[in-house]
Formats: sequence, C-alpha cells, structure tokens
Amino acid sequence: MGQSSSISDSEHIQPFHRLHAQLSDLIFNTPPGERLPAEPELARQLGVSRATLREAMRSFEGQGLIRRRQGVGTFVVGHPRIIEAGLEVLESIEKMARKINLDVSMGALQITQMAASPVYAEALSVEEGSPLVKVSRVIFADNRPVAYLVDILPEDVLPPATLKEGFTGSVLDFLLRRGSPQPIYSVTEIQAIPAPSDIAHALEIQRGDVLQLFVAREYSTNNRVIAYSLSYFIPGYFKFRVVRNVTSEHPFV
Amino acid sequence: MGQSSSISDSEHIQPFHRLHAQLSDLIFNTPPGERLPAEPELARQLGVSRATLREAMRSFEGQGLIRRRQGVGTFVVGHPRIIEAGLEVLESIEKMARKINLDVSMGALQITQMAASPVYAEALSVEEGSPLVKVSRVIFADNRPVAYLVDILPEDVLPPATLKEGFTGSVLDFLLRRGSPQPIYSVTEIQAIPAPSDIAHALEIQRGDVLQLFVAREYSTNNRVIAYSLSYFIPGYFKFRVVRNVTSEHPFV
DNA sequence: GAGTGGTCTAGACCACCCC
DNA sequence: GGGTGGTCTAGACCACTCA
Repeated sequence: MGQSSSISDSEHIQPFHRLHAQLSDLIFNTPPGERLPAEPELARQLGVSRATLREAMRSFEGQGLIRRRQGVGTFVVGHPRIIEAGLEVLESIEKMARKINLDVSMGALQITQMAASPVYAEALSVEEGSPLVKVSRVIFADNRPVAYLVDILPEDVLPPATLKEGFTGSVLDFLLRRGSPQPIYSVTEIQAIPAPSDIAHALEIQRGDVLQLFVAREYSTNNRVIAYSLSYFIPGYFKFRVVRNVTSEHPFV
Repeated sequence: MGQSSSISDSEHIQPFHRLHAQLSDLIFNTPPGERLPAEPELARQLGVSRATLREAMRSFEGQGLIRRRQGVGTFVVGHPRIIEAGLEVLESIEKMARKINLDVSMGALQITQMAASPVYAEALSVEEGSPLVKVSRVIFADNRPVAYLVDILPEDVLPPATLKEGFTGSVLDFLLRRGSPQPIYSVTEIQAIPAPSDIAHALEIQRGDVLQLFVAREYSTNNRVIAYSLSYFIPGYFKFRVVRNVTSEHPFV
C-alpha cells in the first residue's frame, strides 16, 4: 500500500515527495482566495492518509502560500508582499511596512502588570520582584497575522496608563515619540524555533511550525536596559538582511 | 482515553502538554550519553501513541538536548556548548568555535563543477551557463553535525584544483589566506525554514525540523560578488547576535 | 536477524465556525 | 446542525545499524 502505483515510471518515491509536488501544483493552479477541498476529501483524492497530507501542507503554510482556519477551511493566498529590513537599523514593523505601502494593524493587545521573574529581572538588570509591564500583541499585514510581539519594561519606563492613548503596536515608536528615556540601540539575538502552542494559536498557525525569533534588549543613554522584547515572525512574510564585514582589528562591542 | 487520569488535579490538558513536561523530566534526569527507552516502549510507559510521542520529542531535538539515530536509538546529550557570534563580523564557524575551545571538524565534503543555473547566475552576477564550483560539507562540533554549508563560486575565483590541499571546511578562511580576490564584506539574509529532506539527512535530524538559514553574497573589492553561500544551522548550537541602532537620519542602504 | 527510529494508514473524537 | 481543521490512537511496514 502507500504508493498507489498508478503512475507509470514510479520509482519507490515516498508518498511525501510525490505529495509535495502534487500539492504545489494544486496550490499554484488555484486562484488566490479560493478554498481547497477539505482535508479528508483531499487526502482521498491524492491517495494518502490525512496525517501525511497535513505534514506536506505544513511547508506551504510557512511560506505563506496557504492559510488554514479551523472550522472554516484552507485557503490559497496570493504571493504575500514581503517586509524587508536591514538589521543595522532598529525600527518598528510599522515603519518597515509603510515603506512598501503595506497595511499593518494590531490586534489582541494585552497589557499586564507583573513582578519581575528571575529571567526578566536578569534581562532587564532590575531586582527580582520589581514591577514590570508586559505588552503583547499580534501584528497583521493584509489582514493576516504575521508577527507576535512581546515587550517587557520596568513600570517606571512605561506606566500602563500612558499607553492608553496613541499606542499603535510599536513600543519602540512610542518611546521614541515620548522622548525620555530615549532608546539608542538594541542587542538582538536571532533564533529559529518551532512555534509554541500559545503563539501558534495567536498567529493562526500550527504548533511546531517554523518561526523566526528575535530576542532583544533595548538600551537607553548610559547603557540602561529599558526594554526586553521577544518578536516572533512567520517566515515568508519577512526578509531580514545584515551586512557583515571582514575586519582584522576586532571591535569589542 | 489519552489522559490516563491517574493524576489528581487533572484539568483537561491535552496529552501533548503533559507529555512535554514528562519528557523534559525524563531527559534532565537521564545522564548525558545514556539511551532513552525505545519509542514504542516509551509511548506505552507514558500512555500515548508513538505519533504523539515523536511530535513531543521534536522540540527537544531542535534544542540539541537529544539526538535520534535511526537503527540505533535516542540519546540524551549534555547541554551543548553554544557557538556565539556577532553578525557584524564576517567570520568562519571554525574561528567562532576556536574562541570557546570547541573542537570542530568537517565531513561529507563534495566539490562539484557545474554550469550556472538562472538562480546562481543572478546571485553571482555572471552569465547563465558560466562555469561554477559548488562546495558543500557538514560541520561537526563535539562529533555532532551542527551545520550544513554550501558555497557557490565562479570557477576562476576558486579553481577546484587549488582546494585539494589546505581546505578545512571554510571557504572564507581559504580565500582570506590566499589573498586574492580578497573578501571584504557580505550581505546576508536571515531565514527560518523547515529542513528539506536532503539537508535533514545530512544533519541527522528529521525532515521538517527547524533550521536557521543564512543566505549570503560575499563581495570583494570593486563590489564584485565572489561567492554565494547557503548556511544551514541547527538552532540550539548557535547564538547569533546583532547590534541595531536607532538613527534619526535615514541612510538608504 | 533483532532492534531501532522513520514513515504511513485508517479511523476517531474534539474545538471551532457559520448557517 | 453540519462541516472544517486540530489532535490523537493503534497498528503496520520500511530503512537502517549492529552484532
């Protein structure tokens, strides 16, 4: 079983590889916005089990070519516009998106006050237990969730009350606009991770799907850490670029 | 079924979450180097199906905490030493590793001569069909594969014959040592991707596991592109860092 | 050949969305 | 209520490794 053998020059290709090609055809021959057949139906048509079909679908979702919505269906989306950014410059997604005339909005905003856990205390160089504010939200581009952002700041840097008005999703822009303390630079760590359940849910992708994660500490004058932030990006919607130099002398940053 | 209900305050947690915690316990309480029980056995012990067990294991593999080897078993590995690098500086994995006294070696070296495909021709700014050299290899740290590197260069930049001697895995180091043309900087694009089958195989991970990919164009004097390179890293063994500045004037890079 | 992880199947139940 | 995707199960066969 497995290989349904109806194809003539069938090597013993595993179902997955054949499936991947078939799915690719199907997706590119389906107009954007259209729904694909339901999973059980599609699995039957392609002669594989639903588990195998879903496995093959994962990579297309990471590329932003399809979008699956529980209770609704799986939809083909057009080639997404890509948000491109050079990493040397610290700037908000909103600003990056504006450059390519992409409509960006914010949703699922949560502002929480909390006491500093050991991890956060260390990241922000504050006492354990000191008051913090955690701001999390989802960024949408073309009405699709594309990023999940979390900022953690000391309460005196960002009193929750001040956020009530004029917050559009970017803590960085907010701080810059307010003026003091002034963000100067950030040290950002780059990681690739499988999506944890809660974040997968917020981004409407599957747990385990690939995400690009930036973990940043933002610094103000006199090297004070004013924010610790986690940014989860769905790959395929973003292109991050960095210029690297061969240097004989080594600047200790 | 599923929840085996022996636990007292059982909310209706999905098997996956409970499993993840149980696995975490098991892994941290198993000495590095030891083998875990076989998958069917372990699935029985934990009261889940093998599919669910394997799904839960994926994330631990991405973090480098376990290593699965077909036909052999699943092993706990100690907290891996992490190769850390600032991205501002273009340097080879060998150099990064040497800084932390980590033993790095190369395997599965393949040197292929080929004609420029449209993609490669564009990337290297050469004529389609012009002669190229493709160098691919696997990088091992502590005897584990941790990265898969591919460099594509014009044949006149890197005649295959010259590679026969003194090549230890880094095309960058090789070019620097030889002196001409001299690499000056690279423009690197950062992506998170699920591992394609062939690369998963070379890195001894599972297809679909998370990888950090760098796609770079390396430039020489007078802005000639001398190399196009793809670097696939297993997350968990690497930590990449970049400093980002807030700039009021906007340099159009 | 015995035992391991890698892949796949068929079927089930659930959470969710929309009518 | 009816249909969708999300999760899980039990069992099978395969590819690989090693004695």
